[in-house]
Amino acid sequence: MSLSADRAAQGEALSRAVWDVLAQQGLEKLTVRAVAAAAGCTTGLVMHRFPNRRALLLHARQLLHETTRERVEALEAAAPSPRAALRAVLRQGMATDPESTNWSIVWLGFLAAAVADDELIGMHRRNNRDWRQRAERLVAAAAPDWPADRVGTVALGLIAMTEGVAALAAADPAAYPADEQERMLDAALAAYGLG
Amino acid sequence: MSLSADRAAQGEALSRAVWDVLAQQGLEKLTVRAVAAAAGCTTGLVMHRFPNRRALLLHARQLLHETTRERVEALEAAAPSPRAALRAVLRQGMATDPESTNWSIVWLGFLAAAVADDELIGMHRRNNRDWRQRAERLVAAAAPDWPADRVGTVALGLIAMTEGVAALAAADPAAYPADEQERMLDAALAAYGLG
DNA sequence: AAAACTCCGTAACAAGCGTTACGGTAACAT
DNA sequence: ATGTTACCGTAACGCTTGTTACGGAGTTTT
Repeated sequence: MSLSADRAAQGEALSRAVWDVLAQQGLEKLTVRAVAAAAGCTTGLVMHRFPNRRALLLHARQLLHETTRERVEALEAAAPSPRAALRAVLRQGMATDPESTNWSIVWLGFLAAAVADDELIGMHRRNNRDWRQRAERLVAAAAPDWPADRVGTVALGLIAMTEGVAALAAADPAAYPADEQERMLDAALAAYGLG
Repeated sequence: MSLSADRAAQGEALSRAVWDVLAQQGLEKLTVRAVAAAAGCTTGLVMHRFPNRRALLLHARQLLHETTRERVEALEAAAPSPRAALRAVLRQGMATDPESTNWSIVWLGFLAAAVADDELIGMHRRNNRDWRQRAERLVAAAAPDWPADRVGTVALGLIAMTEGVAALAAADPAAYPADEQERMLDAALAAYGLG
């Protein structure tokens, strides 16, 4: 069992190396050798842990989803009110510091890689539909008297906005500082009547 | 002169081939040979037209910017009112049909490629700052009595939202049909007081 | 203690990449 | 008609890629 636990830990370390390469060198340089170098091992270990490069990418993609989901659920559980939960969850989806900016770049890299990979795009769609449902649930809790279509429309506007500003800020952090993103979010919540 | 015109036309055709490959095969398969095949020529022509692969990508990226700018300016000029202009310009940035969905995928591909390329990311930033300024100008015209910070915050929310929904819809067109995107846009404009 | 087994680094392989060099063809000039 | 030049397809080069095969070191089993 310590064997399989170590195996799983190595898989996680390699997935983190995938994220690092994706964030710092981009999708085009995301090679098995670059991942091995970032993980501090050789390509031999990588290929003994995963049957091929695609399996490594799929694992890293799945782990990215699970990691963000845990973080989001912790934020949601710790929030004092439905509206605070909504704001906290939306806020973490933006790129407001170097770490979350890295997450956005990695997310964009996987999205670009998914264009040519059916399995990757399938994972992306499943994860994103979960994400959207969560947003709708949070909006519904924050505005209990809204009809369903209003909830859906506003939730879509909010997740699109945060996803979009994360992409914008990831590509140009200097032009989109954290406080501007937060003002944008608060202004939108206030405009929708969720402030 | 017909010589240089033909040369420019070939450059455009090759850039369009770059867009096609990027939209249909993704960034990882964006090779010189794939572009040549999509353009119906050989790699020899490509390399005689551009000094190297990067120059081809940079040209395609620049042409993408100019093309969208012309389309946006035509929409803006044809709009009957500032608010109609704002809505029309924002609307074209979403992915509401196969063509605009393709544009979004191509845009995402270039963004992912820019992570590792200083010149590409420089172009992206310049173009995106132009885009943001246009949005601020349109918002200011649609709400003449707003203070500057309100204009900036709302314009940021709007471009982030359209950019984000374009990415979401590009990756999962079935989940984000055109009418949902339009309702989202109209609800946001109404919430901001720009309906 | 020897044998068997697991694990992983090393080195090689074929395939595909960007790029270069060559050669022929067509248009123009003389 | 002949020489010249521009153009581009063909074929090759060196390099990097994903993947495979081998071999040795450490651990467990008998």
